[in-house]
Amino acid sequence: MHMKKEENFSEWYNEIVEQAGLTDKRYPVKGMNVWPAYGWKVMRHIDTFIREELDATGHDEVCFPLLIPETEFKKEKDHIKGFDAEVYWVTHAGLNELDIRLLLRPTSETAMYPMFSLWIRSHGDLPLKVYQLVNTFRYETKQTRSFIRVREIHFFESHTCHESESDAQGQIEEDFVILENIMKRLALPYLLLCRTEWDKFPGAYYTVGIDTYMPSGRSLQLGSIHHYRENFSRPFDIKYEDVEGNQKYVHQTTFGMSERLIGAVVGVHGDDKGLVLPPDIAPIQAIIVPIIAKGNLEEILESARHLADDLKAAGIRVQVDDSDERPGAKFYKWELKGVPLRLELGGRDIANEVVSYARRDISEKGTFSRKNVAESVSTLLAVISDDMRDKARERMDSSITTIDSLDNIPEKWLRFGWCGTEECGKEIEEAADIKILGSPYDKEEFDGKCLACGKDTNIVVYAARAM
RNA sequence: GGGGCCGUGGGUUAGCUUGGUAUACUAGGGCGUUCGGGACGCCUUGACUCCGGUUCAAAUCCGGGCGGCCCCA
Repeated sequence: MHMKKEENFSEWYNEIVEQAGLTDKRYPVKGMNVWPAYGWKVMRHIDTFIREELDATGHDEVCFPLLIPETEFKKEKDHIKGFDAEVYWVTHAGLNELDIRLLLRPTSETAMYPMFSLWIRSHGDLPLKVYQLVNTFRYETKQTRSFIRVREIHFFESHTCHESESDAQGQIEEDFVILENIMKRLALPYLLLCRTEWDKFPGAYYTVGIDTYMPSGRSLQLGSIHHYRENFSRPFDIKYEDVEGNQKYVHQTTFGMSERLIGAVVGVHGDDKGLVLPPDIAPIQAIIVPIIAKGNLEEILESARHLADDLKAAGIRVQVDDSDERPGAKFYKWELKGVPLRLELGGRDIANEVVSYARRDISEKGTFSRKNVAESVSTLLAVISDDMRDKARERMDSSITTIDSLDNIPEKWLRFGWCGTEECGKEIEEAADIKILGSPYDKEEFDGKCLACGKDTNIVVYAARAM
């Protein structure tokens, strides 16, 4: 590692994601990167947690086609307006030009909803709760960046249909619980902010943004949760017959997140030595480095393998680094790759019946008794996860600065009063070169003045420069 | 959306102004000695972003494409 995170976050980020083996940016299409094995393993752990949480809350996994006909895409007019500029079109098939053009899904509403219309007949079919983990495509015009702004997106999206607005509202509350469980494993702090009218999802009734704090002082949106009301069910004709025999439109919600979660993990937890992975998503949770001295190679390697077996039996993802490098070189390598815990095993350790360890998140070293090492490792991995979460949370909280004037705006997350008009909102965004992320979903008591017009208001919003 | 900078082995780079055999470090492969914080010796593989133009001759000059980076809106 050459770059320092504090000095130049942007270059540090670009270097680390490639050096650590999370991505390979050399693929010859802009914004479409290769997932090498290490990065893909991290993503798959995240996907696994998403599946666990959604399955446990009664969602069914489905998989819809990648291509959407232009005719379906055009049914909801705000939706098209929002995505028109960034869709990829399929205009030809073989040697023929297509009568009806097809597009690569930028998100799957317009792929799923014609089918929902066929699937849903009565209140007995509701709620319908499905999700899929697929790639979506958006032609980003801004500068692309691994995991954070890509053109082929590794995407999770859940879609639900309900009898009433309040049932849909209940789904959104459930989404928050799901989100919290996933974020806990990633040790990521976040805020739930209701997006402004001009920033909500195209076609949504309202949008809750999930934002985290990046060390550069900027905000990163990790996902969003939308309430659609009947905005899509009307154009897509998704109706059900209620108990009285009336035909009614369903109320819908969606919840989506992407590989930006990895971008956030890198940015939030990483340091000048490289990645720091939360234990739950680390492909290797503990790396064993054998310390060989002249003549004892076989003996040391044997104990290292025994140690690995004991840990594996306890469900810990562990690997022995028996490559032909010096121990120091191995230490640097696994620190770069973010392995949460290093275990060293040498002649001294074996003689004392201990295993030496070093934590990745803080520079703490110590020893475990060899006898109940699996238990000690499990416990410590849990402690590391908690400590990482607490540290990240404190950093985000301490960055949030409440301001009451447009003068001397700090490079932080800002909190201030806003009268609620688009006019004032945009004036503030322009004057301060920030983006209003929205007002907290869980209302905060506030009594202040609008930063632009000075009128009394109890609306408080958060704002930052977006990544 | 507007402007600027840059593409040389896998990575980082010298050479480009003034056209003529492409430099170093690192990584990779082999053998040996090593191993509690980036080891060493010997041998070895590997590159001028692409297309077109100018020229006896292009990494170098000109035009365009593709790709990367930065700044402003």
